[in-house]
Amino acid sequence: MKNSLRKAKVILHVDMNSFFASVEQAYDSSLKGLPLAIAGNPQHRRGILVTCTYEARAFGVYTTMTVGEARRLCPDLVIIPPDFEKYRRASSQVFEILRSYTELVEPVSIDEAYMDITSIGGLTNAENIAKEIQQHLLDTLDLPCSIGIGPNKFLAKTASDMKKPLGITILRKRQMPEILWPKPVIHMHGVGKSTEKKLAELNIFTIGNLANADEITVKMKLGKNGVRLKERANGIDHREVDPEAANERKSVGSSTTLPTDETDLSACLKIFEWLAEKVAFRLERQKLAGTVIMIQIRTADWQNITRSKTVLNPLVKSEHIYKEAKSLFERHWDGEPIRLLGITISNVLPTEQLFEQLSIDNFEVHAKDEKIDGLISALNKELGTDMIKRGNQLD
DNA sequence: TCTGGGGTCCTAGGACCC
DNA sequence: TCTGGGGTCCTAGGACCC
Repeated sequence: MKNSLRKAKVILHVDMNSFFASVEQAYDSSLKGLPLAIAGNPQHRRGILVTCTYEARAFGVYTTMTVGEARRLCPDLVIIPPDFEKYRRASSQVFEILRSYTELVEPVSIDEAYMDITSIGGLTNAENIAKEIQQHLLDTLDLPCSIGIGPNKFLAKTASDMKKPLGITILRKRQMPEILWPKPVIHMHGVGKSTEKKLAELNIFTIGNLANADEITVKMKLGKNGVRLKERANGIDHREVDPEAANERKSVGSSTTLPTDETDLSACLKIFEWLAEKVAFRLERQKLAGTVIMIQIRTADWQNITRSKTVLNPLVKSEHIYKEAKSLFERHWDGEPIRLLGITISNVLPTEQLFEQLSIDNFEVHAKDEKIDGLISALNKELGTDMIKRGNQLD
């Protein structure tokens, strides 16, 4: 009852087409029309394609394919290493244009955003607005996108996937049975290989099967995710477009696949030193600090092991991050050959906010580590006060 | 097809407190 | 000595997405 009273929303999902490759083509028009792929470390034996143009896809090339395989299928494939700085700049220009239509823009990734345009016009007018946005991005940034239109995020997102590149698609709730229900359940966003398998055990193979499945059964098999997926299959999705969502970053991490599988401790520690610097650099740039450190070890046989620790004082500096990573690694590595190493800092907060909390609480820092003294004086300097002092050693 | 690197959210058990 | 229930935090792992 409440739902039928609620005014129908109009949500857009804007999805940039092969974004990284398109940005490169916008910068260098000689790349236009070519089979082009972006691949990290093309010389690296373990390189994969991050994205590729539709010209490349015509050869059977696709994203996540190895560089070697792609070259075999398409000998003329042009491969460029990624330039994330460039893509981030292009991305903020895209979002800026989207925000010129409404403040209700929620970036979901570097090349995707939801927009709530309910206040600008109804579902029929939405198509014109979408066309205008698409043309605007093409004219000013030379970047193509597909736009999905629907009464909620799920339908808008599903719609934007239906026509690429440069598509505009409306998906109404009442079209679910006809358009989505016949499709295999793996086509749904939120359903991967593992969920597909579990659903198959319940004799659920199509989105329609899921939409009409018994809720209790699905919940027992998949938990609340199952309930949510069933709702989505029925075209129900109450998530709001939240412009702030992207500002609330939860973690910052860095990982790397090693050129060859590694069994040497000091070589691994060198990698951790480098990762710690990378993470510290990015934390600093984003003015964040966090109290949970996690290391990831991927063994040669593709086993993923994570070990984490919660620390008292928020981590920002590379020496501190390295020290914690090192001790976690030394404590937990059993000598298995290693394929990948990573460090992630989570539970992060803006450093500004940390200072506020500290000054409000007249905070006493409890610590056993002498290095903390330096951090404390740095904080006091920042605050221009003497408020933060060392507490007693763990009372 | 031998598989990158950046994330988010969820689950589940154990510790600890009331 | 055995009996509870609820809440929160920590840790590890899994699934999924771009």
